[in-house]
Amino acid sequence: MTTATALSKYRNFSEWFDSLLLEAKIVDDRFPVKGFSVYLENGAFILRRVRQLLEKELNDTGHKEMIFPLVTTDELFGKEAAHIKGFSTEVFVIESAGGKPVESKLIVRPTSETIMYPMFKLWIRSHADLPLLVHQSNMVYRHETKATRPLLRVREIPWNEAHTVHATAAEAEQQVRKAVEIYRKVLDRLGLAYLVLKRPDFDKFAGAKYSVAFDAWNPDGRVNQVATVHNLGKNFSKVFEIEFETRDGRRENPFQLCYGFGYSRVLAALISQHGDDRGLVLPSIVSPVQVVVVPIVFKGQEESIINYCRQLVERLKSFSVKLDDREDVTPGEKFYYWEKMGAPVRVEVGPREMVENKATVFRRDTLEKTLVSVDELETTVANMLEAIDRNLGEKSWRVLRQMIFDASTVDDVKKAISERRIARISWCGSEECAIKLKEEAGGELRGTKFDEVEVPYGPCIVCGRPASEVAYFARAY
RNA sequence: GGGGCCGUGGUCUAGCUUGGUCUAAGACUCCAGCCUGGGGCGCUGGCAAUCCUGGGUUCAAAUCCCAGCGGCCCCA
Repeated sequence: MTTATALSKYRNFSEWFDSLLLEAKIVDDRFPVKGFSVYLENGAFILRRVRQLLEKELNDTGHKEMIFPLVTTDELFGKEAAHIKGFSTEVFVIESAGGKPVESKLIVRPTSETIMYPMFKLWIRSHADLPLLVHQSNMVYRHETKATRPLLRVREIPWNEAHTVHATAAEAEQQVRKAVEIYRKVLDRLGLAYLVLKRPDFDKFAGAKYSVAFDAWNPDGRVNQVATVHNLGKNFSKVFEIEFETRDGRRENPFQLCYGFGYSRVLAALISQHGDDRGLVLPSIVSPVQVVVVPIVFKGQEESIINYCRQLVERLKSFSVKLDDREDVTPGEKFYYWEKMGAPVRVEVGPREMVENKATVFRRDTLEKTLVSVDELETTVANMLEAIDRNLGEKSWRVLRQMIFDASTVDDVKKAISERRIARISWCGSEECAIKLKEEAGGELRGTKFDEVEVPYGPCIVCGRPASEVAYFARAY
């Protein structure tokens, strides 16, 4: 049988990823509806931890958590022209109920602008009601026409969407920076590496003025869009007739933002960026088990070893610790098992450690073992968890930097894409060149760095005219 | 959107070209037990498949044909 641990994440990403999902109890994709999958215990656990991290940041920065309905109406959905155009091909529609056609069709949310904004219209009356910051974690539904992939391209999408309303354009602009900072903080805490890119104008969110996106790297060279921030300007407030009274008594449409953070794609990034050929490698903050204690028992002294382990577990109770005292499984098999599950730290204890009052500590990311005395155990583990988290982040950013290839010609880009890398190019900014490049090299123009100014190092690599920007080009999920 | 490949116990695969010997084979997993125990050990026995679904061809279909559903790959 081909197990994830027999596959290489860089050479066989798809197979490695898919088999690990099931073996490490992340998701079971065998549910018979395309694009809908079951989140198993570890997947659900990690999703919840990621969600907690994000929601804390949102709540701490003044966002109010609310719960909005799953459906909207045809009429509301159709209000913003670009928005409906962008989503109409992939919405689920409820057309019957109780065996009869419904009197008016219901649109299942592909995102909640058209559900929230009619309410914003009711809630907002004066400048004193602004800014309004709302968020909710939910599932949204998009009938993907492309091939679905577990976690990465699904039709039922677990995410958090935040929506904000502001009195001035400047304040809205400020909020874009704040949202980027919030997402950055959460992704950094998870040790993930990503590019923050301003999407080209032809690839912005349906109904936005402009869009900023977080593209995380993937071992197969594709980028994984884990989060987006959209500045909507007044596009939606005008059509949803959201108005507020200014201090001097005028009535104006406010400025709006929406931003989303994809939990399942972040989970995918955690698995694929940190994982190795033995299985998951999890940052301590999302790991269901942070420390696993494996007793190495010999016939006749089972009880004393297990008792010794229980003492160690007691010392480690400030962590999420698990004693694997299964009797019919050999220690070696337990080692492989917990490595696959991504437990950051393992404590091995047999007669050798017991007589010396020590314990062997193993760290998942570097596979190193250290022998420590019981007194130092708790501190050692605490330091090790910290070191692992730091190392995962550093490693991940190193990979991303190596993945980026400075391309000076279209052939360079072609080469980069075929080598599963991300190309960095000088670009004139025109859509024609982006399309031409896509046709010739096979990836997509993902955008330009949002948070730093990069100076083109030559003319546009496609048309040869002066370049105004440095853009990133890659295949995408 | 276009093209190609595929669907056999929980998993992976053989069988399909040339229909009958398939009452569907093997490995892994799982269950019962024994043995073992510092990296997946071994042994004995057992459970488990309307051969994706529906229709067609035929004396006879896992095998051939059509449609649907599901999955994978390449191109746009």
